[in-house]
Amino acid sequence: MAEKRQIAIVEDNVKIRDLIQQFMNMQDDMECRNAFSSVESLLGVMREGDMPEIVLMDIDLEGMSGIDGMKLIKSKYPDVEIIMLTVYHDSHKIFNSLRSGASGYLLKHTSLPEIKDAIDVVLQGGAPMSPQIARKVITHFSDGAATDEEKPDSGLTMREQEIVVGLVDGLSYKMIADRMDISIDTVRAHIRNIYKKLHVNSKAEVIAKSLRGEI
Amino acid sequence: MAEKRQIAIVEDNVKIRDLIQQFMNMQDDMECRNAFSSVESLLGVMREGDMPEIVLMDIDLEGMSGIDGMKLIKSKYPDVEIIMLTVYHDSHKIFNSLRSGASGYLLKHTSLPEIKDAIDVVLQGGAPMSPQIARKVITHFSDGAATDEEKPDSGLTMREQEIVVGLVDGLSYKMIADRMDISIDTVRAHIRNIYKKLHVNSKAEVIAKSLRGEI
DNA sequence: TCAGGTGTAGCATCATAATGTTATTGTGGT
DNA sequence: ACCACAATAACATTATGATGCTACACCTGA
Repeated sequence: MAEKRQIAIVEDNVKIRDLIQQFMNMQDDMECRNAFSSVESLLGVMREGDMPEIVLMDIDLEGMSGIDGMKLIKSKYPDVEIIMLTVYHDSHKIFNSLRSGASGYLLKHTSLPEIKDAIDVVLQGGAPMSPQIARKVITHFSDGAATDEEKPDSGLTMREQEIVVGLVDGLSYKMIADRMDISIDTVRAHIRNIYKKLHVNSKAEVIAKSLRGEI
Repeated sequence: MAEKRQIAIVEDNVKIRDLIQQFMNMQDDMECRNAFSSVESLLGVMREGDMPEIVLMDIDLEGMSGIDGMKLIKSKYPDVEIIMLTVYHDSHKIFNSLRSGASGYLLKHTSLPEIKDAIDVVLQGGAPMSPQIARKVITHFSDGAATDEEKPDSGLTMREQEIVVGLVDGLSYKMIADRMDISIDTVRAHIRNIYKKLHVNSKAEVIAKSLRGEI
């Protein structure tokens, strides 16, 4: 028991953060020296040789989101285990987290002892998941098999899809117009329709959606 | 509590089967009238109006396998929840089960009370999973998207990478500035540097590069 | 035949992005 | 001590994008 497991917390609600930190420090096998309200702050103190083994990460943070933060931390320090802590049931957030390398995903109503259990589970090589989350994950699996290679099909027409390809290629309206041999105003018109159908309002979002396979 | 939840069991080890059945029948909110050693036997008694809500299904059965059995039951009665019960850690069996519609996946060392908990979880819309199983599922997810494992490392600094994350999220300069709590002109400055380093000259190209893993 | 979607196009206007220039501060390396 | 560079910030200008409104030709299904 010479070495306690180092836990870090990123949570912008001070009461919750302090509560978890105090609880951690009451355990004789783990210790939480680093508790911050932002990913940026945590990254500021993380360096080789003094690395938390596990980070409890809130998703809904001011500044960088917990998901983006996790991606950053995972890319710099792949061995750090990250458990997402959130109030959201939102599927997209869940899959985004898991796909990006989260080691577990707990809903916030989870009790302190359950959080400790979750940490133990991660340290033993398991992955803690609230049952509701697990359900969504499984449903996701089932859907994948039921439709067998799903095609989101946002209802874009041929022409609109060609425009999207142009956007993904990083082209300007003018360049797309030239490539498709239509006027720039027609490109605008198509893009307006695409935005409506996809419920977005910038090139950036269209490109992101497309490259994520959501179109 | 007029209606007890109907549980069915398919398990070819008589001792285990009887044990689980007796335990179920000791609960005051659930009842197990149907316990068989094969999927075929269970299907023989399943009919509209007298349907178990949940089936505990062993994977390693004589005759039809538990996985095939589950597929069959799910195709005939999609509303029946099936929890797989097995000694196998084998990834292939796990994913096959989940993909085919299993509601949960428990390892056999699970204690009787834990099995009851698992059933409760399913009835509440969750999905029970042994932590080891959850870990495999998550690893599967990560493998799917994080296939690269390569960091091209375009020489972007931490701060610049954060900016890129913002761009990928479809944010405007203003939104990035707010999120990072810096001025919009600083965002511009960073983006100028990013463009130079990546040899691009639009948000669109940065987003595309990033999502293609070229950063 | 008529309504509705698609593809085309123009005009106008405001918002945002891209780029040039300059400057201060702090930090790490030589 | 000095240099390079990261991070911050301001100001200015031009380019591009986002969006509202209008219009017309073409098809297709009700």
